[in-house]
Amino acid sequence: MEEWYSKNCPRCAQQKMIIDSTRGELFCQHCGLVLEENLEHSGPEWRSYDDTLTQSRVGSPISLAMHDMGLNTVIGNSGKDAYGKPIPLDSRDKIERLRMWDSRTSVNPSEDRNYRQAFSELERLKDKLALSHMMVQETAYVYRKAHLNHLCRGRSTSVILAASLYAVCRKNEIPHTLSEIANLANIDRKVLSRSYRKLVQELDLQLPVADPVKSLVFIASKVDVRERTKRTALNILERAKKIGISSGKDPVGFASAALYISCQINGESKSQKAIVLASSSTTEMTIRNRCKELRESLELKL
DNA sequence: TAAGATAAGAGGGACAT
DNA sequence: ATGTCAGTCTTATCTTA
Repeated sequence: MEEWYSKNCPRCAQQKMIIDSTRGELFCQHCGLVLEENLEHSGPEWRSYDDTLTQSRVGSPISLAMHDMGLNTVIGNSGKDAYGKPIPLDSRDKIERLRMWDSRTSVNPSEDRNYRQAFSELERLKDKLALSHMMVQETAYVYRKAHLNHLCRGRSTSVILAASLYAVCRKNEIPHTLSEIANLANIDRKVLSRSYRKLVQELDLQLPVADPVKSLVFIASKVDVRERTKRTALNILERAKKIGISSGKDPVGFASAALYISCQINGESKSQKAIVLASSSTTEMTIRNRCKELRESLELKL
């Protein structure tokens, strides 16, 4: 998921720039500077692992995000046979009929119509959330799994798809929130949340615990603060983690509070509201509560 | 106008029944 | 399976600097 990038970091001059293709970011592993965001994948999207066929690009890649995984065959209508000779007239209408029936029957109506709908929705979300190819594939995989486990019964396609997407985000530690995805998919947050839990339960998904540091990086990149402020906030989170006051609470809230305090310490005037907006999920109230806890337990001034 | 305080309500997890 | 409980988050409203 991460590749070395032979370039020195413009800030710390260390050769530690890394492309994180899941998140689409180019960043420095040493100092955390993010150089570019929403990168397009620069390498080939798929590879041949067969030695004899290296570099060959035969056919399109198999994609889980296509209703038939991109494995369809089509009876052409060129009117020529395999040797390029014209097909005699009396065979032509026979082939015409074959073609019609082939295209009608090659999709299993109920299942594939469902996949079609789900994956066109996925394409839409991909654009809105700037998802990488990897993420789309994984989401499609989870969705198929959910479908095979009969989790779609009684739930709408877009809900299951959004739940799959959220699960994949969690798995890759990309801090998109439940509400964010619910908004983009035009779904009620409650419904999405329920379906998501069901999905995790039924499919036995192993998901890492959400890390406030990831959220912090995400929020900080939207709020536009100095590097120094980011680092102070990181430091606050580290210390909070050590004391162990972060369990059972919203990690986004913690990250927001750390950033807010850090802004005050470093003399940057960012309102709670601005940070709430950037985080796109917490509220001012939660920030205040976390701030209070952080200040008390870490004995921070201000 | 931003920040703090208070109160009410909702959703979800843990636990017992 | 269902109900209760403590703790958390959210929303609304009011006060303060």
